[in-house]
Amino acid sequence: MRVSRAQAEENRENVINVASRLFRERGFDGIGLKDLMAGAGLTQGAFYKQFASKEDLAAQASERAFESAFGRWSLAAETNPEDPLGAVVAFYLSTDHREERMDGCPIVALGADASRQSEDVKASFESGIRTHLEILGQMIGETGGDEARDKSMAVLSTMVGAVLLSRAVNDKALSKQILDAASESILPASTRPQHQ
Amino acid sequence: MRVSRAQAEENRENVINVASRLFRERGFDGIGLKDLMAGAGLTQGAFYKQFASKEDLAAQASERAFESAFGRWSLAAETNPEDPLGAVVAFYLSTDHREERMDGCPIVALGADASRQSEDVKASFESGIRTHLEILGQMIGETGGDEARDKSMAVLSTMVGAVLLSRAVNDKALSKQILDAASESILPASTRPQHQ
DNA sequence: ATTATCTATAGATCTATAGATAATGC
DNA sequence: ATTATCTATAGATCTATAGATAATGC
Repeated sequence: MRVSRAQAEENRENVINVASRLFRERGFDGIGLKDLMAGAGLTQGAFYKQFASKEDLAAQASERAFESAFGRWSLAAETNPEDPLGAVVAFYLSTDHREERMDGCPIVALGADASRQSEDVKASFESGIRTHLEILGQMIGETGGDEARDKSMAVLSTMVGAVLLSRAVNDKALSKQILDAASESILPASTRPQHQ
Repeated sequence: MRVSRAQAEENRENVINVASRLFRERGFDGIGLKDLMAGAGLTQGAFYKQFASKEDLAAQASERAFESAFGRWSLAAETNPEDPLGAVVAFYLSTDHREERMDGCPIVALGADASRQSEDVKASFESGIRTHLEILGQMIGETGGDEARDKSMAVLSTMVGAVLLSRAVNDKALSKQILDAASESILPASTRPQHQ
């Protein structure tokens, strides 16, 4: 039954990866330890050798979700090196991103849940949000000072809010209008190719 | 044990009011029927004479939460009839609103939860969001056409996202910066008295 | 000898239902 | 007679722990 130390570490990483996806899909309270462990091919009994509590996993899975999000932002930015901000915003405010809750932005999926969790979980979110703001700040450039930082905060707020709203309505047309209106407000159409 | 029809209706309304607050505070999955009914001074057994399921209550409680939110927007708008948008945004992006999850905006508190619930719950959210957009559209005015609607969507996105972000971090200074940056982006300082 | 994972279980909680009770409404 | 609420309970699930097992690592 026992596995090698390397295998155990791999299992642990796998649990965190699975949890980062399933938590986003169902919420922290929407999935139990049994199903989380099963998702990694293990049983519930193995959980507490690897994590102190469900909250502990929630904090680590949140961190992992942010790492995954940064990777996707980088990929999106690379698709248009001349306008990385435009590329990231176009990806983030797409219907594709709206649909893929499991691999989508952790702030939208779990931000409200995180605000109800321990300081540890919020620390993961704070760190992830700060990094988001830094990445946006670099893309926005401008004077590079407080102004760029303020603008990053406003842009991230608009992005997160738009996807949250777009997921909370049944009407797909309304949902898309919200995404497009947010996109338009961040990147006025004159500066980039018209889509839709 | 039986109460009058009028009393039963009052009890029912009370359960919806309590649920609209407790769901916002703890999330749809964060509180059980026993505690919800206890909050209204009843026992769990009375629940299913009044509601078809927990989801049914979630849909009705969401509707009620939106009604309450509109009332607060009206109150805020009345504090400054010359600049109702400014008054509503100042209230919405205040640290007071950030702290009062239980009576705060249902989109921030439950939007992500709603996206995982039944069509009924999302219908409540869609209706509430549409009304929010109409109220904002009237305050923004402008041409009154598509432009005002697009702007309303962008403004609501920014408001919702900023409060969500402000609640997900531990650092109060960062939290306030986000609220202020969003406020600044919606209402450039030149047009209204400087706060802070 | 140590330990990662397993099965099993404790004890609490969850949603939903059943049947009893007591007051209303006809 | 009807019915709003109560107590009680079914059956499932939740987090967390205990002890067994079997393979690793010394």
